[in-house]
Amino acid sequence: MRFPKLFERLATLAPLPPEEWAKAEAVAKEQSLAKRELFLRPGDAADRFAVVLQGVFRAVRVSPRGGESIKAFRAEGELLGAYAEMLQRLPSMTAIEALEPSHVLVFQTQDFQQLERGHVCWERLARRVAEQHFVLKERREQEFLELSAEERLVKFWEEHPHLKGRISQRDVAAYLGITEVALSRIMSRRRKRAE
Amino acid sequence: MRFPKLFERLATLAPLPPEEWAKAEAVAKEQSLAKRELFLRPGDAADRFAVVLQGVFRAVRVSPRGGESIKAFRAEGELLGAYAEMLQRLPSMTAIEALEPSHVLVFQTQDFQQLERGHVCWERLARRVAEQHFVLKERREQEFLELSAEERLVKFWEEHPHLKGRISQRDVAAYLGITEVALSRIMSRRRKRAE
DNA sequence: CCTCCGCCTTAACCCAGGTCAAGCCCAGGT
DNA sequence: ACCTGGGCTTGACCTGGGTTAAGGCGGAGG
Repeated sequence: MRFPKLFERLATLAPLPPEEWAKAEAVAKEQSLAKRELFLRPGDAADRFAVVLQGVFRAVRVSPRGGESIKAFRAEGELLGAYAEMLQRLPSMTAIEALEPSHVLVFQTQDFQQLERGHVCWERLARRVAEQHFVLKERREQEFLELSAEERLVKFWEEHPHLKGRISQRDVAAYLGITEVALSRIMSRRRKRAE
Repeated sequence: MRFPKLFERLATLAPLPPEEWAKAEAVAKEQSLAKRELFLRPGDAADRFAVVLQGVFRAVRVSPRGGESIKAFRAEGELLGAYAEMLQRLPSMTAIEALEPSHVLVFQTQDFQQLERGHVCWERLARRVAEQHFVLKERREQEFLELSAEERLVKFWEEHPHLKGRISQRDVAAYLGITEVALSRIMSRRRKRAE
């Protein structure tokens, strides 16, 4: 077994027989990415996903009007991919970019579907993953509905302390739905308030 | 079969043997709700969900600070329940309220889990449901990140024309994340612009 | 060593939306 | 016919965040 830690993490989501995991490892390919390199670019078919072994990524949505907003950051142990587009069989509208030299474990969705046909555990795992992603998005929805930019900032760092120092202010702002300038102002306001 | 239309809708999501559906119908209970009556109140255990047969509901989250925001409206054929809380086994933080005299088909999650043990089709269906809910929430996230309140309003009516006349302005505003007052202003601005 | 560039901050100005408060319209109840 | 209350609008005023533009600073390449 090449990735025992990953196996353990997945096994906590749904019962996963080691021999099924072995099959998964057999079809997965490792890939290294340089800083700024894209794992997925907008327009690509959303036919693969990955687990981050090392590094940090940002999922950027480039809107028709040219604005960039950030859907998520992904670090070690997390899933990488244009999930929504995959589910809808649409080309990716998301760019997924390494913010550091990174290392990932790539799966073709096709291969994964093959695994699903072989054992129910994969179906169950996919369900858990979908459910967890849903819970996260709903939490984010709440934050937009109820919180100011400043409150969202505080929550962001509470929930993602491991990203400290690894992502730019500009990107944090794009994640919160505000501009770099506004974020800077908010931070200086807080600094002053704390004397 | 008491609800052939519902069966057909579900069968489009995942293959669903009629005999399995029959079992589901057997454990489901119909419930009628008056206008303003709650299907679920905050603090309740999130141990049941329902399909709307007739009527419209709103899922309201009452924030600690007393503000009300609306997570979703649900009309005929849609699912009703504190989904995120159910998945996390938390008490409901959501009130689900009938906006009209309504009629729903209620399932206990416990009964549903029993069905899951009996046949894989339910697992697959649950996965599809989770995935669809995810896609919807992600769409909403995009809207908060990229669109102004006015643009969100336009999209809202494009996507939910069947709610026209059935929900109050105040509720639309609470769904968009703005106040009743701001919504009214936006509408009068648009009226003028259209001369 | 200097320059350039990317990243962050600051300032000036503007506008969308929040807040508070008054007022309107209409449906229901007496 | 009268009140009452809920839902919607409007106005005055305030504030958070957008926009633009001007630096500051630190690291990479000449």
